[in-house]
Amino acid sequence: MSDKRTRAPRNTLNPELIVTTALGLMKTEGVEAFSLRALAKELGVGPMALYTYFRGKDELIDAVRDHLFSTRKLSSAQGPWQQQLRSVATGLRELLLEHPCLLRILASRPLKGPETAAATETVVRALREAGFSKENAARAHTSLFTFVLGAALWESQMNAEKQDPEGRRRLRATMAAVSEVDYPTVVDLAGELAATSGGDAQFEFGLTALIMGLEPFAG
Amino acid sequence: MSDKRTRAPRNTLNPELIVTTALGLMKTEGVEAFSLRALAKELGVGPMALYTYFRGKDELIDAVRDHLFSTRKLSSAQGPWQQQLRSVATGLRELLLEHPCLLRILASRPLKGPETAAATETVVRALREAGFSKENAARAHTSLFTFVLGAALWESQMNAEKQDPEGRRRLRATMAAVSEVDYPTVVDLAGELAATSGGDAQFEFGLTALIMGLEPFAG
DNA sequence: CGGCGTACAGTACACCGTACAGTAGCGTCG
DNA sequence: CGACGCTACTGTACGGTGTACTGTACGCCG
Repeated sequence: MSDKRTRAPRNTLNPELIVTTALGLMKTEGVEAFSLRALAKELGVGPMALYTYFRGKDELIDAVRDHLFSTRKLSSAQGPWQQQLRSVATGLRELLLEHPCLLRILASRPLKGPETAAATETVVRALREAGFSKENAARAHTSLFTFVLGAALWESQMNAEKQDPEGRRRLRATMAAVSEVDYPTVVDLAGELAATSGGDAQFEFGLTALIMGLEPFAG
Repeated sequence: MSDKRTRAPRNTLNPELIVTTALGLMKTEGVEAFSLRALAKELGVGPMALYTYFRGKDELIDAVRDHLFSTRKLSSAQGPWQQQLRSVATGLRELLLEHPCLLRILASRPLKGPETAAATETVVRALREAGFSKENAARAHTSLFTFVLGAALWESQMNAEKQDPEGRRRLRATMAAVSEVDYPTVVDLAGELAATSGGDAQFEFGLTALIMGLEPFAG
């Protein structure tokens, strides 16, 4: 098109389109590589056009986070309280692993909005109905949430590291660098430690332990 | 440091000085604000001077991480295995909370080096001596580590948010935005949830639960 | 004392987020 | 139907980033 006298029509941009495009870009390029300029180019507009809908990059990223939380219902749980906790925790982990960028977002900024209120409600209500005191219910909820966050964060990083050959080489080098004299048990368990750095079974193990440890607090 | 005057550096620049200065800058300005140019200015040199000691920013940050891990001994634990796990976990949490930048570093890149081998050795040996199978010992270790990571990450973010008045306002606004009709339990526990978002007691609660949940796996 | 390797300085480039000012398409109204 | 104003967009610019490449002078060794 040699003549580009017309600029982009006025209607082509809206918050939802921006957010979903941003999300796509984050998935393909990685969160750290994501930039407003790249997003604008992808949308066929100038970088400043985005400022009509978001005050800046931070607000856009918050919107992406909220969007991701809104895509999955984490609160449909039933059965005994242990099973409800499992269900919510598993759902949250799946969401986080499916969208590593969400993990990075959560790790870099506090969770401001009430996006997770539904999940929190499910967990906390189950705990209260199981006889947990108010305080213990709150503590148990926070423990569960932070456990899932940490586990997913670690798992995601390990997955990323295992993907490219360079990362695999580095992992192997790390393992080889551990002195057998100083750390015999670590060396002995090297295989197990590497194997359990991620995966459903690892998560299930920790989740089960945590929930079992919560049981004495039920009334 | 009488290192035998082998070859005195041309000026007062060396890796250790760079790393500690970088760490100081991260603590005062925040990790995200940290830049090579600011570090160079602080050291009174040009930005490029740093490249004679580190290949780039990433390598420097890795060095900061390694330095931080080397400053604290996490492995001096004794007593029953539960207590040893508590000791290592508590030490790690303290280290992470004392240096929020370390938390951000861990959250943004995989743990490559064997810096934590000593802590891992302590945990894994205690578990093995308690009768854990190889696989379960590895799983328990990973669960413990990721729990501490997630808890410290969350706690650190909440602390940061609570520090400036703007953050406190946002937290209160978030709580107020939760619908009492949809999420009655959350609203009922609002005070407890806010109070338990961090602090030693919250961490102890989760840690105790996790370790108790691990006990059935002891032989 | 002369030469040389290297620890620094300087410049430059591509990219970033975003402040500010200008312009043109669209809805609205006379 | 024509004109106007709002506002969604564009363009330009500024100060910042990491870092590649090139230049320079210091301090050690022969």
